[in-house]
Amino acid sequence: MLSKKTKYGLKALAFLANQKNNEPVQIAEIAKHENISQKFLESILLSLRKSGFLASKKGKGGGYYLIKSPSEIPMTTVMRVLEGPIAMVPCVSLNFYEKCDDCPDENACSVNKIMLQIRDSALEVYRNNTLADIIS
Amino acid sequence: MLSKKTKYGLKALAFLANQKNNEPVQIAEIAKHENISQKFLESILLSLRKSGFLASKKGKGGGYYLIKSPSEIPMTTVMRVLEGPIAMVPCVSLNFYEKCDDCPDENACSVNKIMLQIRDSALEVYRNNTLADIIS
DNA sequence: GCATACCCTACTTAATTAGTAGGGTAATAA
DNA sequence: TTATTACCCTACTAATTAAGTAGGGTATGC
Repeated sequence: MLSKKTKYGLKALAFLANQKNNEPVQIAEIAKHENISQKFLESILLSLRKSGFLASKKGKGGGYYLIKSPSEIPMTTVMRVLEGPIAMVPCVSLNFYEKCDDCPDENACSVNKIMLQIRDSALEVYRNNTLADIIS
Repeated sequence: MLSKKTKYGLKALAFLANQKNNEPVQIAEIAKHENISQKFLESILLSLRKSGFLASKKGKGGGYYLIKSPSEIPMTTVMRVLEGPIAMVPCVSLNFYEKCDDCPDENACSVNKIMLQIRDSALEVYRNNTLADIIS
């Protein structure tokens, strides 16, 4: 299951991408428009800012805004930041690889075999999509 | 993340598929060979039996065995039984569809748009694989 | 200098996962 | 028939994660 964090993060990014002239939008406005708990969204936006997708402006008239063009924001990166590994098991993860402690031989492992295909198919989708591709 | 339940279930199915003459295998033997907690595996095998993949034989010389040929066991079905929905959000699920309560219009939803692609790509992989394809 | 709006830490609640414990019951071989 | 094997079932629990709350701190700009 996709976490709410990822879901809300994607919606917020899409909402920001749809702004005219990329003007700062207040957390409260995004939260209201997308039906998200404001405080929860706050923490999500914070982590997106730290990951370099967006920046914030304090004080009156402030808010969050994208610092890249939507077409330069690949879904692969967004998903890794919000959701974590794309692979469903650590032993097939490219960026978060870990050996299974219960599995003596990855090459003989049936779970490994199918999950490798699943990872590749998901990666292909994410690589073919940027933020620009998923906004309405 | 793939749950341990699914991981162990897949491993057990693969182990059974590798048996000569499809002879019954005791829970204890599978558990030992695949490094799984025996009691936990017991509950997993039970649910696989109820789903019609395998049957059991009681008494001495008993155990679990497949009741279909591995090539007739599609990964799509196995995954749905063990892991549940293949889709990452209910609003793009074929078998477990549910409307998002926070989302007024699915067609305009960016999360829906990308997750639909992810579901389709995963489905294609699962549909192209049976248990026979993932055993070593 | 004050209101605005982001920033940050810590805590809490609920749900799910992964397992444990312990006994019950059916089938088989001797 | 009887002992043994091995599956069957319910209930409980510990650990983890997700999702959200609370409450104040701090920088900015008018």
